Amino acid sequence: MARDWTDPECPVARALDLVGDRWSLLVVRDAMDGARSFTEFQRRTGIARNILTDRLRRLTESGLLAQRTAPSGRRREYVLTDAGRDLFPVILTLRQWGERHAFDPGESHSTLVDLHGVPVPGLTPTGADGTRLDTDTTRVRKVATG
Amino acid sequence: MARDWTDPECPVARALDLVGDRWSLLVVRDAMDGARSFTEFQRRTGIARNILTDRLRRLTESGLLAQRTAPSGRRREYVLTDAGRDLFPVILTLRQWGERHAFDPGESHSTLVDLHGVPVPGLTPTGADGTRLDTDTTRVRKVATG
DNA sequence: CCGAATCAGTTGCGATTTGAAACCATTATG
DNA sequence: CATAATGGTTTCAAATCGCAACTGATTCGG
Repeated sequence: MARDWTDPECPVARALDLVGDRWSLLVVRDAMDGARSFTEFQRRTGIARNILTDRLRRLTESGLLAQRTAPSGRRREYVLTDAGRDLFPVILTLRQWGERHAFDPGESHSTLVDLHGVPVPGLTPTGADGTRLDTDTTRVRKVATG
Repeated sequence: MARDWTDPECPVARALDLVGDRWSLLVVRDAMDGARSFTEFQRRTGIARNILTDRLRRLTESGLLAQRTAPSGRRREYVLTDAGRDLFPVILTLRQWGERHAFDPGESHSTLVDLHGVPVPGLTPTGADGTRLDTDTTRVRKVATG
């Protein structure tokens, strides 16, 4: 179907072409938190039903979700694919940024914890030699133009 | 100004309310890569000019960008704030996901490298005890309802 | 100093997307 | 069997987007 990428050689731009809208990543968030059915996604996100239909279809076409028959019965359900589950670090870093910069001190928010209930520590970019990386210590190497 | 959050207690949702659209994170990406001026952002992203105006204003109002007078002369320029620079891990994980899942094998893409030209290694979520974390080994703890 | 180019937007307008609500066919449930 | 819940689709108005033209400064070349 020859997708029409915004910026074909930038992985960030391609990722955003697939999930860079207001709702897609919230759907993925809820899928990670156990949502499986149309109604459950709708209830959790509050998204309009026609838009939800569209997003579920798109995410399925892009290979982030798959539809399979539920184990119990005849209903169908949406489950994350490996590619969808691979968005975990993206959701996690968004969460961490949100906690730090989108809440006033004192405001409470939900927290991501491991199976023992211990809050998940922050994710810090580090280089091969263990040094911390940021905007000032990295740069984008453009692909060679054929 | 009493923002009207999609899902007030979820940091992921708040983050997406601020940068969860097709263009904002591309603007941040280019700011991280050295873009400062309106025209430069427009040239790199290909975004429509009126939309760019809106995004720059929004990002500035949200405290991710700041406008300051350029060191050389009288023009004004946009620079990332600390909050904006803190999106680095988000952009990085998006880039990594894109590299893995939005390119066919053999397709070439730009790469993030450190100052020695060495590609930045992948970012892996780990718990306090060093174990790898993913969707199955974490869960969201909702905030206590008043 | 003058004209041309560049910069940083703004305006107008048609096309697309979104959101709210109503509707509908198909399972479940009491 | 009646009723409710599920998983959508349809309709329609409102908001957003994208393109292109226009404006008003600033800067550059000669």
